[in-house]
Amino acid sequence: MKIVVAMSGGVDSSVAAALLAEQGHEVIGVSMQLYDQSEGETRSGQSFGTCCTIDDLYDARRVAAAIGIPHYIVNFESRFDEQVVSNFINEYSAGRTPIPCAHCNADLKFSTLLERALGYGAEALATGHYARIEQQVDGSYRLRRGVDHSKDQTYFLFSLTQEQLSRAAFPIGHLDKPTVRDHARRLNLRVAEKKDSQEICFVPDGDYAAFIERAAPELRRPGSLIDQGGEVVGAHAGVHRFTIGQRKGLGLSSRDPLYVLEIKPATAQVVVGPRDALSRRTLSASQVNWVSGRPALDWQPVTAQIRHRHAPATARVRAIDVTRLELEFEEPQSAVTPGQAVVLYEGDVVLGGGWID
RNA sequence: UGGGGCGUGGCCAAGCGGUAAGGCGCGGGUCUUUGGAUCCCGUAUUCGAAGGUUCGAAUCCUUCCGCCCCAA
Repeated sequence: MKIVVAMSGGVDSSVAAALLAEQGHEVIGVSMQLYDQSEGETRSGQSFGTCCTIDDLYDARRVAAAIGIPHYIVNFESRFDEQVVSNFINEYSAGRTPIPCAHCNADLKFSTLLERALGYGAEALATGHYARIEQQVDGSYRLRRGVDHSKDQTYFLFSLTQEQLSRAAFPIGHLDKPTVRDHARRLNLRVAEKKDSQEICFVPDGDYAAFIERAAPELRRPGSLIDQGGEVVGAHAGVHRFTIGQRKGLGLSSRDPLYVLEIKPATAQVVVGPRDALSRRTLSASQVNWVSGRPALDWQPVTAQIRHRHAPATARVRAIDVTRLELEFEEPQSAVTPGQAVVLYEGDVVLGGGWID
């Protein structure tokens, strides 16, 4: 079939494209240009970001050429800015901690890019995610963790709907990372040894606070660090520099390490305290997506993750209404963070998830 | 200037004659398609200053400097 592959220039999506081509599909490689490259070019030789830098687009192009498929670059700069970057900044300014990757998947790849792919006459959009889609006997789709649990990326895909899943494909979801690299070597792909990507792709040097301050100078609002009793114990340069559970960067010394417990954007206060004060047994989430389309039963047992790479914790959920849920962990979890996602699983099947309030 | 206490790395703090623990912070690394955490490594040739005693002192003595508390 005719299928579009989102190529980031990394190993995973390159192998995804190559495997589909090998299987005889009519494959079209597409790369998204997400932000202005000029800034990156000036930083001589420094390779930053995980995808979509000039170098990555070039890698994608070369890989496409090597496996003999057409390759297009789509300019999604403004779209990316509206859907991902602005959300990123708004969340931080509200004292929350965003997940740009999840928004990028939901609001860009599997929306705008998917539409574009269909426009090309393709039946589906494939990506290099470590995740699996399975069609059930009744025709519905299930989203499952990638076989390689250590690389599983379903946490970032919890908001996919039946409609989106019906048009998505994850060609490497049934492989583990070493095998993917083996394929890359076998196919002589130039990116075979390219290192795994991480960090926020649009933040050049990993200094996301500086990025935010550049984009929104007004967020540079000094404030106080206070303890649980309300006593001022220090000062900070802006609430966007903090996230719940953060330890480094407080600049405070005490007998035991201090962690960020709460962020109060209205008063620019950041509450700090001991690690054990981070434990929470319950949470609620909004903008919930139930992959199957059907909300959980009342207090349905699940395992839940409150961050990528968080060991799934057993819990019970119940839908409060169509878009919200509440959840209770069997054991208290540390640093439940507003803005992060809670993703619910039954085994390795994604039931759904939402954004933590 | 009567009495008492104290000055050890950015902060806190062991050590009390044998050649500078530890914690916090900070820096680096690991991990990771978010942020954060965890884990690992690093972080005082020097102990307020100057002399002296000693084979040897941050540890003993002297003086000076600077803090703090009580009494006035």
